[in-house]
Amino acid sequence: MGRHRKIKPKSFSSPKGTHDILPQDQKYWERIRSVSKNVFSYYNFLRIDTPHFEETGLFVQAVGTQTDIVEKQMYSFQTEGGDDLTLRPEGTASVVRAYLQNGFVAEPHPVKFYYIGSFFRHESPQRLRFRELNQIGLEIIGDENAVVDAEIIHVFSVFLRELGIPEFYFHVNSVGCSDCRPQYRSQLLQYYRPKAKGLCRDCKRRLKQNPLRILDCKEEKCRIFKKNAPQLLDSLCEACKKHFTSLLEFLDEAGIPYILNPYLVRGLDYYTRTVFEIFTDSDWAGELESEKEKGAVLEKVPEKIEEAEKPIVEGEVIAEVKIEEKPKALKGIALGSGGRYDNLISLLGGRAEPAVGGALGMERLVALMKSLGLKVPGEPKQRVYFVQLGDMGKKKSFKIFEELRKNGIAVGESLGRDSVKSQLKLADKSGSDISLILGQKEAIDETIIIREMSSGIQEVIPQSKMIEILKKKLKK
RNA sequence: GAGACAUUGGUGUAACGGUUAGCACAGCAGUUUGUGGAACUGCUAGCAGGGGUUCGAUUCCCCUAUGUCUCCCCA
Repeated sequence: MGRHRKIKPKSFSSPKGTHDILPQDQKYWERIRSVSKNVFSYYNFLRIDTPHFEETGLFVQAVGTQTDIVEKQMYSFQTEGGDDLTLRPEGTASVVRAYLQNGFVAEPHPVKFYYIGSFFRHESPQRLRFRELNQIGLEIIGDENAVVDAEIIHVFSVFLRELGIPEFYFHVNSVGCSDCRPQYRSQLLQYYRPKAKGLCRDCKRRLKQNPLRILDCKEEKCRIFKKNAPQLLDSLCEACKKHFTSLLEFLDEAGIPYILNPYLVRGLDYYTRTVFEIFTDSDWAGELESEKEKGAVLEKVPEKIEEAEKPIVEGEVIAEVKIEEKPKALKGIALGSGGRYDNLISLLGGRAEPAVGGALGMERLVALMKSLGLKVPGEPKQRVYFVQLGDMGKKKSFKIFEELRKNGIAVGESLGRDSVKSQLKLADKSGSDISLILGQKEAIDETIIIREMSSGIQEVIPQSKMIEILKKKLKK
């Protein structure tokens, strides 16, 4: 008995706010990618991938210095050469940068992009809030017409339905443009300043920094004032009002259910006019119930969206999905958001061009799909298992694999094992219908044993006939 | 950045100021040597990390880390 104590090396776990996407979840991610690719490219969005880091200045200039993202959520670092870089916290700035840098200005407009990738924000993690998050986004650059705002919303809506999400709600609002928003801001300040004492602590701070956010406050004492507060929509300039009305008309016409939420404001500075968010739940934070009564909200009650019928691709097997998370936990969660950013392109050194875009959070989509118990196509089920025995068996196995692979027959194996017993056990566990057994004797005779797992019946067949017989048996 | 709660083998859990820290599942091996699904047996593996209080801490206290929930903000 040694008295040496094992020295345990430090063990690691993924950094705070990051997570692994495990093999059993890959099918959901794969599904999201393939559906998005289908839908987005059908609507002529072009896939673009931008670097995971950019010059820090890009985000500062685009997102705005006053925003939380820039103030405290960016992963910034300096290279040895002295460049200031930042892991991208969002997608739009990069896409616009790429648009300007690569001469898309000369392409027929509008230019439409989509992207899928991970983004980084240094925030305190909670459920479905990560420091590295995956988003899937759309951008349309170079069109001012509200129809493209509606297009973004429509395409997201098609995508979500295609994914099989039965219920989701678009909240829409307009935050005006650089002409009318400052006016509204000062109106709001005028209204709230005398009431500052009655506001909660956070709102007193908001009054100075971001008065629009006061409307978002859930504190009862702040909500009382909201009733008589000036409405953003009332103070829109004619052009913005017209633009917004136009958007709503397009949405109506397209039959896209939406909720006009006059208190929806967005965190990023670059948004103008249209802003929207997508929720899984209609009465988000209970916000709209009271508003409906006073008639401030025009609500479109979404028709029950039929669960999209998924055409099953031939040969694909729909994997069973266990419901692992409780659906109730996903109430009122934001799946995505977006808006118009008419000033951003000139802000980043291009000529003034209108644009609109939006993004969906993939982690949230996956969680939602799981909570709904949606079935997604998984890997084709393994139906054949290869059991080898002895040196001869092992040596001949690659040749057999290749023959099977060329004929499109997926096969399971555990080449490292010696005992037939444990290999058959694994064959059983993998749910294979048929086992192929190759031992010393068979290797010499150029035969192989084919065993039906359910009955246990097996026969010795010549290897030359293996494929033919296998195919026949697999048809059953 | 602020607050609340949590953390026991790979997973799910039990117990307790003094125990060989229990159980189940999974994993591995075996139950006569070339045959699975059952059963049985054995093995592997844990008190998140660091301080303190104590004769003694997995248990009590503090700090840290991570997770969950509020706030903030956001996908």
